[in-house]
Amino acid sequence: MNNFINVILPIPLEKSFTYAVTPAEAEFLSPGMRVSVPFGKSKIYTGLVYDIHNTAPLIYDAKQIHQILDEEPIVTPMQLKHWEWIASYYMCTLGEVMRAALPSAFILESETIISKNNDHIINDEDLKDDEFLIYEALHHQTSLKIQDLIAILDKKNVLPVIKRLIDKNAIQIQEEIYEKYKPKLVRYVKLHVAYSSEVALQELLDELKRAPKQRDVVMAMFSIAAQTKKPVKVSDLSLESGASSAIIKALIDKGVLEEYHIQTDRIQYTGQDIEASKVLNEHQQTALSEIKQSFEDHNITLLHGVTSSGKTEIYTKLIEAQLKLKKQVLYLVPEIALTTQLVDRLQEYFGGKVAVFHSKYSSNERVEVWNNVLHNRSKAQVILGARSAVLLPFHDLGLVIIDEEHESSYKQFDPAPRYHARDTAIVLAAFYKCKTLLGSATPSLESYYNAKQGKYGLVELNYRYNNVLMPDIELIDIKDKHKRKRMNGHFSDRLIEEMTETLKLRHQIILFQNRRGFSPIVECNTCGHSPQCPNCDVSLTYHQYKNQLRCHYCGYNAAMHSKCEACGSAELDSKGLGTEQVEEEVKTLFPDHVVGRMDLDTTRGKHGYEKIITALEQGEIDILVGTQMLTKGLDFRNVKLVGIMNADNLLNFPDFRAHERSYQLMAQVSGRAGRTEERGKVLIQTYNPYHNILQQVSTNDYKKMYEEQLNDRYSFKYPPIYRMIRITLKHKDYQKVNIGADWYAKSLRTVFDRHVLGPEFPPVARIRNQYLKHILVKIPQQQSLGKTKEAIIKINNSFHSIKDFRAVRVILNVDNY
DNA sequence: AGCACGCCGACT
DNA sequence: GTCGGCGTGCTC
Repeated sequence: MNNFINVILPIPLEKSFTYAVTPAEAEFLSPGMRVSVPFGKSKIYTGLVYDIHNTAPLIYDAKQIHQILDEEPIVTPMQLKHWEWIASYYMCTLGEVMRAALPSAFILESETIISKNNDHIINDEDLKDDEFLIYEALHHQTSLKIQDLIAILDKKNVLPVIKRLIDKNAIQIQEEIYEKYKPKLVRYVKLHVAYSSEVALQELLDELKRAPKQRDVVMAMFSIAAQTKKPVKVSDLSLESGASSAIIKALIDKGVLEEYHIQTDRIQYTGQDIEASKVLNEHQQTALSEIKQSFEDHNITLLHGVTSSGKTEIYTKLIEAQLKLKKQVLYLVPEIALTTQLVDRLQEYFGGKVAVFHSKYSSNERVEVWNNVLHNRSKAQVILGARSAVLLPFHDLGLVIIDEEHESSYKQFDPAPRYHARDTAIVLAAFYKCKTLLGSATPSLESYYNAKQGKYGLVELNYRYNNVLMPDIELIDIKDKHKRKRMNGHFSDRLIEEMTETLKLRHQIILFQNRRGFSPIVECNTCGHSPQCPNCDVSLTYHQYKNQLRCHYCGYNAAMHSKCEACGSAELDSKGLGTEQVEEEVKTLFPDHVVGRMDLDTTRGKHGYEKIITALEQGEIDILVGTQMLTKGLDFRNVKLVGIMNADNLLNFPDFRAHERSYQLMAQVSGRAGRTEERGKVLIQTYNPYHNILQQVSTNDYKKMYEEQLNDRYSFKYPPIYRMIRITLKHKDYQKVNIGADWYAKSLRTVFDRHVLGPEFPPVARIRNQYLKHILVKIPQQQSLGKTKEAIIKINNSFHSIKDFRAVRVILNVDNY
């Protein structure tokens, strides 16, 4: 009988690929193992075994696999089931899910290796210049990579040259794959067995009398071994004895010391003893028992706890209970909340049992976390991670916690799978028959709605830790302040007053402005021209610190012009407000205080955030200016005043969730004020202080906001009442996108009629020279999601079978909110 | 998605 | 004349 396997390849293709295997291979393989397979003309890809069977494909000959890469599955059957759900719910391929789930070090690709063909003697005269250069290079080096050829010839397309050389029998090529994951090895040494007896050892020490340094090393080794009673690391030995690596090497060469390696993890917990978790206050205690009660008849419970109410402590108690049952816990937080603050806090309670997983980890580090979770090792019992942590190979999951449940960063937007980590985690929990706890001070409308409908349990926690009062929120009418000339730049007299007062009392201030750069628009006073991005349909933002104009969509940048490009006038004006400008104005207003800025521009790099956060914690910064990064669950003890520079640009955002988002953002930023005994103060500057959302923020009335917004969602048929799928068409040709979108929308309307919105250009209709157009499909509650998706897929297939539209890229985004 | 094959404009 | 641009089609 012939044996075949179906594999998932990390490419966006719907089909599954069948390869032939030997009976022995079929016996050895099981789903979830990796194999390398030839794909296309010459490439070798990494595929994941999906199933093993005996059905030969009908219309083609299956290729043989190249080799088996794993001894045991690295993906669990439960994960494959979860992947299938993701692929089907979010309308993408299993390959795309695989690409997102596996750390890149698991996905090997082949590299073309060029070597000389020694069976043939080639006359140099027979070769052209470029061919000769390569042939010549192969005399010095046995093999070359494509990258080397590009360097030698100094041009990009080297394939024709390779082809000609192969035709002349001068070279041969080979595809090689290599393991990307490199285990970290630590070098250890021990005394050679020959010196284990007292006598032999004494002889050795006598022998080394004339080599005092080496003798010192041997002595140091004994002292370390005696102290730690553990194997001796080379690095420790070198440190203890003060000997250079050359001296140690000499001893190894002599055979006195024996070296060996032990594989270790890159991320090590080196903390001290575990602390007992904190005793909960009465409110937290009540909430905890309510959560437990709610889990009795709800799989999912929403904890609505005001900012600074001590939700983390409650989570800690729940985690503790699961660890006692020897179950894993997944603890999801938004990417930016994953600071050392939270990690340290969890490690205080759970020590080495906490594994952290997020996008700033290197690929090698991720492989280690993956393996630790897969093998249910003790160091991966609590998995604290951002979005992609839901895709880890859990073993025996007992609880899922999703903190800051409302955060939009849980939704993946750009490459598929466009999954929402909260919803994906809820499904994962259902697979493991375990409970999910959602936590937020400002729940998303959809979660609160689900709770109100009885689908989720709901627990409220309305008291701040230590009974600190909710901050006092004051709205400042800057239209009125402008009229009465009470503004100093973008600062009202009230804000300056409060800032002065706060600084006098040596407290800290946070200023929030949701735009980075200096000013988002530069405009000529004479002709009205403003510089635009050449690749995108947006105005360029002025960044003062580099005197640059930059596009926030494609990264394009140019030097700031001193004169208007269009009319030559030197009167350029900047409009709009960015963090840089706020920072500059603060510096002029308060020259004696240290001002910090926290936005994308200042937090680049692995430890970007941490530096700024630490500086604020240690009181090195008095006033911190920043974008929404400031909102994410950071606990700043000494911040007493929060200023929101301009609430209107949040509220006027063209999106159906703009109001919900504004409420969440402002409530979260406000929550940063006054987290210890004293009551904090929040000042919100706005042109429209009577806006409902601002009123609700200032009175802390989440429920009123919820009811009002939900009403709007009813009237305008938006989530959570209706579901949505957004279809985006993308192409560099404006006409193609237009005609394609019209065709697409028309086809959709034949099925969904008035529930199709658009096509419509987004606010930024061109990004990186690609035109975009959106079509929105709204799905009423009683309409089947599955059937809707089937219909869309059908239309999508017809769309792509039209020649003119084939080049138009279509992006399907399920639950694009 | 890559990557090869295949047909038209600007340079050694 | 070639080099290299990207349109089109296929991958077990």
